[in-house]
Amino acid sequence: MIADDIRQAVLKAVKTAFPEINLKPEDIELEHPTAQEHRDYSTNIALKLKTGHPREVAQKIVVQLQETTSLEASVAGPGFINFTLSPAALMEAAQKIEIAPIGKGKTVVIDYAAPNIARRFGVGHLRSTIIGQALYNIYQSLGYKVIGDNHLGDWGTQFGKLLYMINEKAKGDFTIDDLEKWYVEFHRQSTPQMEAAARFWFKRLEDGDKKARNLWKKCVDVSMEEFNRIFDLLGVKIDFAYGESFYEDKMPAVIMDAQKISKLSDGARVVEIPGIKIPLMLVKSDGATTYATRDLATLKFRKEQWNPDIMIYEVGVDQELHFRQVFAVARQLGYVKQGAILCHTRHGMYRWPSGRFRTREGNTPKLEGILQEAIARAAKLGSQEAAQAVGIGAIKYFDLKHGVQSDIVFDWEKMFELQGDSGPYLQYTFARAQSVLRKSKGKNQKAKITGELTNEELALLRYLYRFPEVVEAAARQYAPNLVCSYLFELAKRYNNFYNNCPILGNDLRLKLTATTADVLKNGLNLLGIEALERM
RNA sequence: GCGCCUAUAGCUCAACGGAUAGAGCAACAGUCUUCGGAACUGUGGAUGCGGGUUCGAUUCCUGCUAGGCGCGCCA
Repeated sequence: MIADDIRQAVLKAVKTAFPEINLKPEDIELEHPTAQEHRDYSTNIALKLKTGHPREVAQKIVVQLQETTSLEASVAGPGFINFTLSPAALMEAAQKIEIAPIGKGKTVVIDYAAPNIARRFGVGHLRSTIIGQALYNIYQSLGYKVIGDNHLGDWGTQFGKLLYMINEKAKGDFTIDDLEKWYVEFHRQSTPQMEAAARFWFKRLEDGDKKARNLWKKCVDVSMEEFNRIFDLLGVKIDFAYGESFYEDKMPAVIMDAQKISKLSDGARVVEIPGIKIPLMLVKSDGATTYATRDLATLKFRKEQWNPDIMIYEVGVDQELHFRQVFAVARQLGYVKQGAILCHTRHGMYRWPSGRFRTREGNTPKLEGILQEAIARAAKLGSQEAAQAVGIGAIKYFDLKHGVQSDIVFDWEKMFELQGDSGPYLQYTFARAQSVLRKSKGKNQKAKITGELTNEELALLRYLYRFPEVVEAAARQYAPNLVCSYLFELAKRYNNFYNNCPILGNDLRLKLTATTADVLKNGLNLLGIEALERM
């Protein structure tokens, strides 16, 4: 990659000009300056060295560079060294845009979606599902072996309450709405007798009582039906769905492992964690396990099964404390490979302009309705076949373009945005480029630069080759929104080019069109958004 | 009360400690005898308040104010 070459060259130049300074390649920061006139790459190394007047230091380095390389470098501002890439170099880079397989031989496990049985799929789970899938695609493109696991919330004491309510209320079949309603109702009317009965039901479930098991299974089935419908709409397929129930028989071992570091407190078994005031509870005073225990069992299982180098939990910020605790204890228990990374993405929550979503007040919008509405709106604008891809693309892009950690104000209109900084804008740009390419009758493009390039052509060339850098950064920072902003800027540059430069009959411009289309398609696919030939 | 996070333009969001803080929407003014107008160009407008570190701070530290999330027997 160009960046590596420049970095090496700068390193050599510094060593020659200042032999006394010991510099490592990673000390040299390279960035793309924001202002176009500062050109393609820039380094602040002369400002960092503190070995003299920055501009003079920079000047010495530049002289070295000019003597030993063909790089076009100049000193600017307080002491930046700016590099201008020649059109020929840019063209060459644009011909081989490849994502480097930096993840070869490494394994990533991504825990995402994870809806709760007996609860409808809310917008809250949208973030996890969509960001998780994007991270999945991004890591895979970098050569990592990626495993996705949908950690269903299908176990725990809440099932005691549900089974109690089902037993009281259900006449035959029931729906996920019934379950949600009954669960709320239970809490509203809850008496000590009911609590006791619920505990008893959960005990029956854990003991394998047939009736309890059957009812539980029915809850799972009813819920999965809705979840699968939504995953279908979203075009998301997750490799595994080892729900919490899968770890039921694996928890005693965890509690054994934790014997030495845990203690009894008010009848519950807890682990104290240095630096965190609240201990992690493994077993409640009534003997029931907690989801922390299941999360520990999960980490243990994943290590034995896949031995991942990176574990990503695409889970909301509301679980921050929980994961800090679980990660700390898991490392103590040796459930994490030495040197492996545990990442809780802590995505922000959707909320109303006026405040938070409150499930209990029933003011949380239902995801399925949102998806249907998005598709309907897209259909109004274009073809029916494209409507699903466009509508869903709008929703996904809207979610992904936000920084992962930022809260999102739920705005019905913005969510369905089809113009401006939106998924459909990118899809449109791709379809438009495809249309031109079709008209060119596949007459292929030799990428010969003859004469001066127009500003629009240059602007495109200056941007295309950066795609692999962006993908790497997105992976490193767990930030699909970087891919979004890159693609949006690329599409803007292309559309500007399109409006100002007639393409048909010009080989170079056709080549630029084909390359842009390629990058747009790859990028959209990373985001889980379909790139349509026509829309 | 304690812990974590956030505060950027009228609204919704960007910005590895760098150069003149970028977009989208909204508003206003324009472009198009051409390949898809879901397009393009232009104009106005912003770092909550006070200290500190730094050659340089939206970014790091600290105090305040406002909001979000969480705080052992839900997950």
